[in-house]
Amino acid sequence: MTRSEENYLKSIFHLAEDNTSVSTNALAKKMKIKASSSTDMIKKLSEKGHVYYKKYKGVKLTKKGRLAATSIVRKHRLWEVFLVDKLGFSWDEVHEVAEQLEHIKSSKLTDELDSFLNYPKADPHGDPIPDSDGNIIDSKKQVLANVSIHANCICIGVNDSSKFFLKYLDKFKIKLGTKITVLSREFYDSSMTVLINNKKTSISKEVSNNLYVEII
Amino acid sequence: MTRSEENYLKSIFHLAEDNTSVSTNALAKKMKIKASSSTDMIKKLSEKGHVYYKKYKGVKLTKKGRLAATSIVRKHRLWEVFLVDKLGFSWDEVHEVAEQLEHIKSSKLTDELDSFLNYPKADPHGDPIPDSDGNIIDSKKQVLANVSIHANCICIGVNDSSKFFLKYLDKFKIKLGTKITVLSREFYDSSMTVLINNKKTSISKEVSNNLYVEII
DNA sequence: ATTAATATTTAGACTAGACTAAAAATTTAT
DNA sequence: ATAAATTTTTAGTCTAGTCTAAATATTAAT
Repeated sequence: MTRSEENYLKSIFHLAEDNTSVSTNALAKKMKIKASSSTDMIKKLSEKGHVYYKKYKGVKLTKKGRLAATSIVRKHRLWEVFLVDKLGFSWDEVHEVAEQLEHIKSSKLTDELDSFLNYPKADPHGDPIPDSDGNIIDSKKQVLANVSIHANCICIGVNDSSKFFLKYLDKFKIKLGTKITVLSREFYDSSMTVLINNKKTSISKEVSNNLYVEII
Repeated sequence: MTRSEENYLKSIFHLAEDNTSVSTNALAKKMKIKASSSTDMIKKLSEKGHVYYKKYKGVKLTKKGRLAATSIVRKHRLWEVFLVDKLGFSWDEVHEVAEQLEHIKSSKLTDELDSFLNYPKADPHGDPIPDSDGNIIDSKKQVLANVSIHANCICIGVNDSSKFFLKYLDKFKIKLGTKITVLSREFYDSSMTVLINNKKTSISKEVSNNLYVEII
């Protein structure tokens, strides 16, 4: 698959994650090319079995095409996490670089990166990271420990409802609906520095593993 | 610069690191293309000021071309270190992936990666990593602390010649000429596990920073 | 110093992926 | 229900980077 083909599949996917039909024109607009160019490529992708295509009726991803698309998205979002968590990029600097990195072909690389990053569930913008089978679990609800640096989230539940844990939360004024901004994470002990009620607080692994949040 | 142009510059560089003249044919052979193709591209690179070219007389990198080439090589080798040290690739698996990663365009990425990897001096094969100005210090001699995982090296000197340090070396039967294989490195305290005289030994940061070795 | 062998360049062709302009189909508006 | 507006497709062109085949230079061998 060429880089261009990959970009088409990715764009089709983003225009219709629900797998509805995408028009030639919408695709061209999204990709900033002319409609005639997208018609050409759509034909090619159709012949290769990546999309269903009926003249004048728009285009849809096949199973094969969707898997290819989610693979690109998976790589894009994993690299974004890498750039932010490991290299200190800010969330607004990562897109352009991730657009390049998403085309690197090596499933070993992708899987090892996933593991190295500790299987993140979402990228720094809160968008869910597809698994290697193309499944996307936008669970919304996730454990604070898995949230990427710089993400804003809201406390929506706990995993441990023991008296001890809830007392701890009380003491730090964390309750349902409390906004939490993740500032940084320590490699050594997986503790995090977070912003709660405009105060910097350090949170241990034990705590962040038991706090459910939703990214906003 | 296109990916293809980058590959030409890289190949010219590898064929003549000493910046002697490279023939059209040698270049074509190295890149597994036809000589006519390399002639074409050489002309293009010449017009862009990346190479000096005289018909029938071969090609040489200009200052600009050499900087472009070393930048690719720098990225290639940094990514190799990343793959081996951080993602657990073995040294023979990295080349193909690094061939792709070397074309990612972002100087911030390259420099942050360099920092993240702790400014390695050589890639997992022992080849030196150019700095961002294109300087290549193949010092051969380097501190054990900077050696990549899986590298084989030979002790060639010390940085600290205090009685205490030399006694330590004695105790662990490390002397000039002793072969050392780096097995792993701990993130936490920068200690290393190495193979010395076929025995696994743990070596602290203090020690590895004061031991000069040569990669073999 | 000619000729033979080899290396290099030129000329012309092909493909991928873009484009423009025009034709055809579909959708919208009266 | 027909005309007008819009969308989509087709046909033909362009560039980058490759190729083959033929022409030209250079180098090596007698």
